[in-house]
Amino acid sequence: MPTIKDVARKAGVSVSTASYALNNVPLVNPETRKRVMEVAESINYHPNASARNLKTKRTNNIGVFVYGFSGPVFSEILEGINKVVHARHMNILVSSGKSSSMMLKEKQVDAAIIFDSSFDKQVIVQYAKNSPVVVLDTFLKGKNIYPSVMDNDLLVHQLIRQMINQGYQRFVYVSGPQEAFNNKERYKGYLQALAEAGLKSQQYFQGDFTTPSGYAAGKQIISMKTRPDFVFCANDEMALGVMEALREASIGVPEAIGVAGFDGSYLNNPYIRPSLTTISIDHYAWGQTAATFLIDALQQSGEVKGVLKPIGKIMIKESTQR
Amino acid sequence: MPTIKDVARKAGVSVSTASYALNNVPLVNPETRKRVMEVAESINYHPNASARNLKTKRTNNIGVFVYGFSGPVFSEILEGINKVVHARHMNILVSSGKSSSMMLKEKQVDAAIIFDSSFDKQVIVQYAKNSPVVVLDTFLKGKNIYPSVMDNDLLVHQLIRQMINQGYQRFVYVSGPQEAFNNKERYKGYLQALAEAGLKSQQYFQGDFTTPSGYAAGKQIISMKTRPDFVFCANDEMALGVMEALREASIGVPEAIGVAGFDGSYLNNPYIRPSLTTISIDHYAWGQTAATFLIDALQQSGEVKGVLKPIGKIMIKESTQR
DNA sequence: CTGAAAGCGCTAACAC
DNA sequence: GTGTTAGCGCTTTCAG
Repeated sequence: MPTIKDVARKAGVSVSTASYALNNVPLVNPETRKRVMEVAESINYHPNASARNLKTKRTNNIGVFVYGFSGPVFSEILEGINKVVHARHMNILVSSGKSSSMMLKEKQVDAAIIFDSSFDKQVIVQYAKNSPVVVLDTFLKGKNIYPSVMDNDLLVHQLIRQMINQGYQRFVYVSGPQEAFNNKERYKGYLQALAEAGLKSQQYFQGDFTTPSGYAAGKQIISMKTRPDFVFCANDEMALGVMEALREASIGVPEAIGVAGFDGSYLNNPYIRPSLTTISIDHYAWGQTAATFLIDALQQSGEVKGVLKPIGKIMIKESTQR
Repeated sequence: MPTIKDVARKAGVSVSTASYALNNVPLVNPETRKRVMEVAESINYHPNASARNLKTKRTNNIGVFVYGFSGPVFSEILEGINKVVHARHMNILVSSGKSSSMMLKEKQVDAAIIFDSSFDKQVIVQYAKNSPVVVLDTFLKGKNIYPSVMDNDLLVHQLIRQMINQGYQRFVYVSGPQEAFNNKERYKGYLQALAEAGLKSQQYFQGDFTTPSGYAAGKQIISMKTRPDFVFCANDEMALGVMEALREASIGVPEAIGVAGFDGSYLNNPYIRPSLTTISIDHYAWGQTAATFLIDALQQSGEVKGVLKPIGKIMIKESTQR
């Protein structure tokens, strides 16, 4: 691997001049620069990132740490982040699991977006002492920490109230992972809306945000002595599972039971029938907002303006037509 | 940020001893090590990755470079890779777009898995002079380059032949991006199977592997003067779009038209009706295989055994019952 | 405009 | 077992 020394030698200049030329520092003579560039090109020179990062104390990398790589929500957010990060001439670096903590601690990234409620809070707080962090869908306080949280409870609250007004009365909840922040908030909104109407939740089914877990919940719902007339699912994937279980049992949706989800993942997917009532989040925009905010924070390294909250919109579809 | 010097000073030892202790080099006195570790812990010391990488010329990072972050195929492969990489105590680092090339050139990763047929081949070949690279679903020759390609053409060939035997006669093809390697191979297999049976492809519809593009193709198919009785789609997502378009026009699948896809992405998703005939690839296993192979190559830095080809399996489902 | 040289934080000979 | 030290490849003062 050629180093900057090789470039300097072959171009007949010192390393510092080579460095200036390579980095487009204006004070170098255009002819010299040209020569250096040509040599670099010819020997296929590329700066060593580790050396540069060590010296400059910056990596130009934005870390994105996620819980897993599956699901439409994750994909859309990531695409949004990716777009902005590239436009700002930085690199995106996605990781998952415990490598993520390592990368933060060892400073492989200049700033981070964390979308993983299981991520060690201590590590985040520590890292954020020196670098900005945007935390998606988790509340966390601290210097340089910017949580971006949607109104989970409020949105669910509104949806449920609307459903009550439509005449639904016997509600059950299909839950995401118990610890998940957004799941807890959604459950809270659900319970509160019912309470305000003098209703009680008939049952709580434990799921994990996947379609199969929704399907399993659906099976249980079918076997209930008194079936509910409305199933609220903490996300859309589980709602699909529930609907499938009901279909197999020939229980009509929405005639017999209304079903709703959260996220809006399938709004554009016409093959979902009946179309699913949901709370739609523009995840792509969310990713863009988060990344823009983060990079602004990094570059101004001071106060950042703008609100970071993703907007949710209730979308009433066929699955709750009553 | 504390450095190893700080640790050494506070522990009353030299930096080399501190380094040995922190890296579990056996020849250091257990008591000394303990003291060093405690100091490190107490001041929240973490080694600087850039410095370590610069010195050791290794990063412990496996790069995974993808075309985009969307879709089930991508997710599953990534989960498979992630599992193996973690088990082998390395870090996974996913990136997309032109950052990817940069990361390769600047040596931010020790080895790479590339799943992006638009990736600059030159860059790969250059990088692979010193580090192993596994290329998914693209043929590429060169030192240290290990392509992992499924039998796209053969599998499609078999499926189409089977469909011909079932009595289908008027075939159309819904294509992925024209340049995509796997798409081209699949088309080749499709054409050949038809040719061998003395049949001709009635039409070729340009798509891009997304459901909406399949839907658009479906609309066109409906308006054909002589409709096909079989639609082969280069992947499952497009097949869903086609089926939806047909459903909206009340054209029965499989009664009037058979539909098949590729990937097996929806085999476990019961809400797809009719269930889709497809060529199933175990992407999770594929990711695992690729990662295992790559890390072996990296560590033995020599010959690596084992076959790297993902296995495909034809799955006849409801969408082609004739 | 260009060069000499210090030093980022770490590892690994080598010497004791 | 532990300490001294060179040096990884680069940027950036500081001199000239």
